[in-house]
Amino acid sequence: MQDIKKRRSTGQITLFDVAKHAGVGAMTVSRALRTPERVSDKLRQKIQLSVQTLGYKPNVAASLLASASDNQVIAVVTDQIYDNSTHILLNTLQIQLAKQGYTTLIIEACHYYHRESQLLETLYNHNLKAIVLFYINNDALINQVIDNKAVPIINIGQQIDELDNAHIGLDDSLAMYVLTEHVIKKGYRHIGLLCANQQYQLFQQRLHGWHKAMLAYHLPTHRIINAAKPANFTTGSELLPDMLLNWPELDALICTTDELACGVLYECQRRHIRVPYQLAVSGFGNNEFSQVSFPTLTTVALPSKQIGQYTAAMLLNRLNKQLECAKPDLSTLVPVIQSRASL
Amino acid sequence: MQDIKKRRSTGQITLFDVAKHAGVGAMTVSRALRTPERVSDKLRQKIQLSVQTLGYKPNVAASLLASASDNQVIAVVTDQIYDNSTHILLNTLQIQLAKQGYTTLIIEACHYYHRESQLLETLYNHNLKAIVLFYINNDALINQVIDNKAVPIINIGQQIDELDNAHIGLDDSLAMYVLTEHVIKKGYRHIGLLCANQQYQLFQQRLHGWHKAMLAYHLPTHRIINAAKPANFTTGSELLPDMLLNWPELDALICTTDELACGVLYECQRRHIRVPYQLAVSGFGNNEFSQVSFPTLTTVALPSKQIGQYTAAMLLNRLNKQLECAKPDLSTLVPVIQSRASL
DNA sequence: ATTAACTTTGATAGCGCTATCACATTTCTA
DNA sequence: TAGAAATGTGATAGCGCTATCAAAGTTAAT
Repeated sequence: MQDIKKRRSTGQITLFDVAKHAGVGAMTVSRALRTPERVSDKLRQKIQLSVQTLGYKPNVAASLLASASDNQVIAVVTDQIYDNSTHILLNTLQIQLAKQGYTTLIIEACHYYHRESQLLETLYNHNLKAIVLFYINNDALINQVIDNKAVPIINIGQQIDELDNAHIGLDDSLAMYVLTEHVIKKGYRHIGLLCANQQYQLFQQRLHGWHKAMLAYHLPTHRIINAAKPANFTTGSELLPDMLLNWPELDALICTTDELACGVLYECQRRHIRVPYQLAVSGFGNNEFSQVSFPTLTTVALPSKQIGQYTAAMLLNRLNKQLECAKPDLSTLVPVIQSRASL
Repeated sequence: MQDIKKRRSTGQITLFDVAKHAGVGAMTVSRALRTPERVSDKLRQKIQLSVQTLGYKPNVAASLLASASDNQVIAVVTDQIYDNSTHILLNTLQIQLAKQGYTTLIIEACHYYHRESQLLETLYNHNLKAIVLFYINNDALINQVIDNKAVPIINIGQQIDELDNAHIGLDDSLAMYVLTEHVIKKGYRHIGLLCANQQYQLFQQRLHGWHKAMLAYHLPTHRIINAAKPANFTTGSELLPDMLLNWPELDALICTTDELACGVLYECQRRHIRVPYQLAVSGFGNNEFSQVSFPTLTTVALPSKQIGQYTAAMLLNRLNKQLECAKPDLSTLVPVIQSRASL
């Protein structure tokens, strides 16, 4: 057994302590913890017991330094967790990556006004293995990420020229187009759009989808309120009067989120507007409450789960070239309309 | 200058490379980066130039290992970022901590269903300096955090016995007691309780607060449904019929979350039950939608904004061991009832 | 000029762990 | 049965950085 040299003694319980306690070499302890199958059952059990007894906690800094191996951390940076489908997407992504041993840090950049660079610096310093940009439109942040050539990037949402080969475009525009077409085919002609959080590209896309569909069917595209307010229930309630005032002929109202739509539904009740007879309403996102609201809410959603899986596959593919990743069938990534009572 | 020994060469640009390039010792480079004031202007500038030229990035693992110093990372783990005020609150906390050189990772545990332990393991492995539990009611997660004695904890939200000395906020039981008392004083006598997610201690406490108040006023405490379902809109809608069937005399219904309560409101509309005349309803949490629902929802909430403001001070206090920190004025930390149309 | 005090710099020796290889042990092949 | 192959184990030597202290340089005071 190797001699245990004099040590600065930080008070920490080290591998050597465990090795001494178990009467084995330090290397064997290291193996017992990292690659148990390469250690005999007898020693492994003895070592496990010593680890338990001494309460040994590995020092990851030392491990990283010695093995020069990367950390198994992937960061997802997003502007904000907007809605239900986003939540599902990220959750799916996280679960898929976890299956391969990665830990995903989902970080909302909006909590870090003007400090995103510090945040990224910290993440980079911890050797994160990849970074996923999710609907990020903060140029400073994007540039910083691009400048760091060492870390693979996946960009979801808006197109960024430098990241063209690592781009996943979630077609919210298409989903909204399909929904609007659905509304039109139901016979509605005076269709308005209620959009909040207009600064976010995600919502700009939804707006654009509505616009495109209305143009395609030669319907007027001016019945639109595009507010900088948060896309929540309150805003939906607050903005409905403006819509009705400006366009009394409105027979259908499409909202860019389910929250807005449910806020509208509440306001309709207060004003004794019968939905869908006097005004049809639809949302976007298929949130949990949309199936029990009164009336229940017609909504559309992208197949977030599949997109999450697709993203995970793409990411794992880039990280681990030899790993066989089943590529999801892109043709299944189509928006799904939930047709309910409100429309 | 020391001799540069043979190195395994991981391809990384090291301090030694910078030192050689700048014609100084490695230690001087280390100082120039970590404690610039201890290096002469001339050398510091020369070193800075070399760092730029070579694109040197420090290896945090090595730094941590050598200095045995902690990382300057604080994690805030929250169940969900509910609304704008919570968002501002966390952002403020983050900025306060950043002023002291800490980087705050705000992490929503809801993205990590059943994988919170892996998440925390990763965080611990990076020697995070402290952990803030923000309205966490996941017992497994809480226990894991408590088990790790090494990392200071601040617990915001529900009372956890083991974290008594690091707790900010109020007993949810008290808030529910106050709310129930409010309902009783309004004249209601047949008051039921609707609780979901019964496995969470948070909801047990709310249930207990109702129970205590009912006993105190000599009212029957059997009108209660305590389900293991999620505390969402759908569950509220689904459970209302059971309540009405079992206790037709019910004149008020307290729900342990606003989501449940709004689900109940939806079901009342479907059944043409007039709120609050036939049945009064109240929630818990003062969620965003409660102020615009139809009817608007009476609810109770803890003063999360103040709680958040105190957190930064308390946390810095614990980390810096400065005892003269301004102690939070506990008298302001009382539950606030939002009295609205539903009751 | 000389001593004392302070400032600046660098060689050394690890921090706790793992890659590597040598050696010991067991199992398999001919 | 000898020899080859596979398996298990441990001593050594760093990973890239910083604590430490000694040495050199600088300034202040006698």
